[in-house]
Amino acid sequence: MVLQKRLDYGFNGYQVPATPRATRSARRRGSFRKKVEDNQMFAFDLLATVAGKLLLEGEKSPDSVNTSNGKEQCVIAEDHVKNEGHAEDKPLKIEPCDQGNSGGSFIVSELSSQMPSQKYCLREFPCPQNDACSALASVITSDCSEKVGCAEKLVIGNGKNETESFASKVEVGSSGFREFNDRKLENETKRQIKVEPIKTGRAILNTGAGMFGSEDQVVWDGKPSVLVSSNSSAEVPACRDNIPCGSFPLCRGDVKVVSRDDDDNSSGCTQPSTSTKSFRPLPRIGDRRIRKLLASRYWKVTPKLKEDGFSNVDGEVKPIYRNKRNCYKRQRSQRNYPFKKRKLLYCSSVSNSEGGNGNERISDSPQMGINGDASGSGLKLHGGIGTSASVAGQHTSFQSRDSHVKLRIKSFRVPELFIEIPETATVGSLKRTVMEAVTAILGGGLRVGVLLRGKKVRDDSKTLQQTGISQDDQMDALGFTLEPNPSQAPQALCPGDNPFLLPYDTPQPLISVTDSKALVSVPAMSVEALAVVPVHRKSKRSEIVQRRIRRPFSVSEVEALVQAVEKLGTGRWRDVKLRAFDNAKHRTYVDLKDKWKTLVHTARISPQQRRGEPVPQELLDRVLTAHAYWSQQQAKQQLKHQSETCLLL
DNA sequence: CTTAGGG
DNA sequence: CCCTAAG
Repeated sequence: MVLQKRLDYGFNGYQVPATPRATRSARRRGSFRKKVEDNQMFAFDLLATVAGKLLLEGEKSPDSVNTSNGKEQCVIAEDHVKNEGHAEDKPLKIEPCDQGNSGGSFIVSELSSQMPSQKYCLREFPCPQNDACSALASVITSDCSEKVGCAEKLVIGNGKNETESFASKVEVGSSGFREFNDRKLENETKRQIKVEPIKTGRAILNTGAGMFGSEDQVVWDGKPSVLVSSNSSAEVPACRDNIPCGSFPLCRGDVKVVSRDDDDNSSGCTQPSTSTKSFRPLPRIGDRRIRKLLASRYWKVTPKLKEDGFSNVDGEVKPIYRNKRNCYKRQRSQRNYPFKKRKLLYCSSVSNSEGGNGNERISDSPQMGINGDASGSGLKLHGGIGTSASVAGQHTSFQSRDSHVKLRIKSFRVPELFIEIPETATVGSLKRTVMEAVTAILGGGLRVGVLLRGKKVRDDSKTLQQTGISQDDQMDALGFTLEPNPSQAPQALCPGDNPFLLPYDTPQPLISVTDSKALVSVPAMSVEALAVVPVHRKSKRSEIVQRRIRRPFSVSEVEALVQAVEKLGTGRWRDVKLRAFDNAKHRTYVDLKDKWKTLVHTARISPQQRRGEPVPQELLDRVLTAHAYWSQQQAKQQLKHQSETCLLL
């Protein structure tokens, strides 16, 4: 059941078993049905739906810090075995934890050709499947501002060890995953006060507003770094729960891949043993990424706004920085990443293997309708696609309801993972790192592709009906793929000179689990094909970045901005940032500048034309006033400059 | 990295 | 918000 691919750096890849989930909350699907019930279900919707589901899954964190019941849990097994040299040819896999009969654990284990795989059972995931909110709340332990926290942690397994563990169904999530707003997340986020940063050597406790975290020191023995990469892909469990989509804010944002010895110990910061290591900057591609990650991992939530003016505009988390400069640098680097990747990614999509074999097969599943009621798990596409009843005849007892297409995605393969970790890192941290990498990539950097008879269905506007996806003879040929999201291409994605580079678009074959319930056999090619993936791919797509989520400025933020600009002027955004938004790490000076720009614009248009949360007229007036004033100042300055220049000449 | 602007 | 050109 584990696919072991040959990786450039030794790891063979990760396979994540399907994760059956309870379907209790299915009845509250709410918004999820909205999209799929449209008779004109577009292929696009299907894609989005699937993607949305994946993202939703990504919000449940295995190593969440706070659980709904208030208990802290550490998810990934702790084993401080060091120097095991696992960077060499040791496949990693993620699988359901055998002992996990309580539903919620899985194992990350290392495989060695010689040694029996060592398995480490992860402790139960603290996220009750039926408690979306609490699950979410417990997830966000870092970088709330970017809302990546959740995204970077995905519950990969929820393994109730049932026979159908690997044949889970897909309950498609809302296609409009972008709609899951941050509002909720935001709220939840603010309650997270768990992640305590550790400074090299000593723990720093944060308490309440005004307290800052330490620098983003990582806790590894910072010796040589080992770049680990799963060149090809990992399989992701099929999504399958019925959690109401609406209750899951979507986590978007940059993907972060980082490993930290103690960050899984909810109380880790107070553990000296884990805080004695220091982080050494990593050289390679993942470097910035990791730094970014690190930086973001230690945001601390401050319950209330700071008193001193603007420095805590949004009362958000603040890391301890050795100095502001550094802080800023990190921020910058974060921002830089995305666009670079995008550029690259652009090239990557040039060639797509059209002839790919449906790696990811979908099939109607006998179990689909098992639950009988509307809450039954399984993907339900209420799309008026007539023929589902007999879809894939080979499959039995398919219960079709009018014209709905029922699909079951057995699993997905995650494209590729890059992990960079010091040699001296512990196995435990390696595991966590892998876990985070997996969750991160699932959290946002992927898009879903649809294959029909091995061919990509590119036209998102076509309906399932039009594309023939709904026809039973086609069901068999339907497949899904996870591909790097074009809008967030990884760095150096485009070698540009390698005609043989496999397109990331290339469908990644589904890993066939030997589950008896597998309705569709997986093409045997997958493993081999993956192994052939050109090495170039490897170093090129470790990080997938997501466009930052939109975060409207609150009135208080606007006020802070206005006040700062009134004082500093319109040309010193960095200072403005430092002055008024130093603690709002998600607000870059560019953001502030942009906001000011829009504020000025807003102030000039009629109130009727304004959108979003209304900004008090008083503030807008101040905006205009300040803008006028500083514009004038600027003009004066220029004149002055010019005259001086003239004088010199 | 910052600014300044266009997109 | 993103992306860039400039400085």
